[in-house]
Amino acid sequence: MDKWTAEGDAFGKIILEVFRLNGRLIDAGDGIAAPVGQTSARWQVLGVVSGGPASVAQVARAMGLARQSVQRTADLLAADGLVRYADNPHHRRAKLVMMTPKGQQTLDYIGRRQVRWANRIGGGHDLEQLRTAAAVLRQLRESLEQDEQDSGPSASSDV
Amino acid sequence: MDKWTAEGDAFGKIILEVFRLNGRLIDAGDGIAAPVGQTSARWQVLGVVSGGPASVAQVARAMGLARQSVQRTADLLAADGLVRYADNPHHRRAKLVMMTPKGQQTLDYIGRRQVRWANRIGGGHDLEQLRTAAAVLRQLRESLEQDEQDSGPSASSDV
DNA sequence: GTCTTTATGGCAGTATCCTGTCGTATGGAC
DNA sequence: GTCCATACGACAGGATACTGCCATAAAGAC
Repeated sequence: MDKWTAEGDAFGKIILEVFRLNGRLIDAGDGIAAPVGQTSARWQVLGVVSGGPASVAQVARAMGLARQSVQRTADLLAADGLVRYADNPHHRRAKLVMMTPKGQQTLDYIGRRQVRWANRIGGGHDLEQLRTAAAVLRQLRESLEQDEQDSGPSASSDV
Repeated sequence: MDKWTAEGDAFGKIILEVFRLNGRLIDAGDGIAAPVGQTSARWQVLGVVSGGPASVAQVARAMGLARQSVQRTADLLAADGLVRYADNPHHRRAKLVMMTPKGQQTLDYIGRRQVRWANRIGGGHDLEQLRTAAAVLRQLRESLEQDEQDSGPSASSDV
């Protein structure tokens, strides 16, 4: 029959909103990071690295992106002196991306603006519903990652 | 103080998941549309146009994207014969993007795969929670769009 | 009618992310 | 030790999105 189930339909509505919301969040992040010459993409890399030195590949996995995307951003951040590459005692080629004092100051500035912004936006919504939404999104992502593995190399879900 | 409120913190968690989920949804959409040579971006344009002829600018607004992004995709779809540009009786320059039979067939095929996929993924989750999440995402997007307008041309939310 | 504002598309350039391919480093099997 | 699978970075190229700027069409003010 190929008809929509209630759950499938609700999921479809979430998909549309995720696409739209993703765009607006990037816009907002760009605005928050702009006064110190940063963007959403650079900010996100800084945020991961602020949790401790990590290789480019590790940062990429944490963000759910491809290595090359993060590599390019990290190189730009290094060129601006916000991060630096340090030798990795466990891997000769995979250098560690580390925050510099300048990078930490930049992230601190952005973080202060982010708190005020997130509190302002989040404040207009119901706490329990926000938490439910966060949990649902995480579960959906896990379902997608699992589904991708299942129908991976030898997919058989054709029409 | 600049401390996180509970709502702001929950919103922050949603942001991270929206970024990750957005990537996984594009991946999944590419997989669904790939057998007929399409991508998530082209599929989304086809979906809007299937609701009736529309100008490029109208499609862009419906998708929450910039005009140029949609223009490029629409040109590619037209080159492949999935849509065509028709004269707009109400506007000489703004031609209408219309589905072709080929485009409709392609969208139908993708739609059948989408239904099965969305039902499969959505089926593993609670209906009420899915609906709550969809509603929260929509409300958050509206808050962001409103906030953007408020602090628009003459923003004054600096540090 | 004329003027101004707004909307639209065209063109050019940029940012972000992806894939594919390669050479090299690491770590475990043997 | 040697071999092989895996992981990582480098390089090249492409897809998707954005912005800025311009010319023209449409719509409303007058």
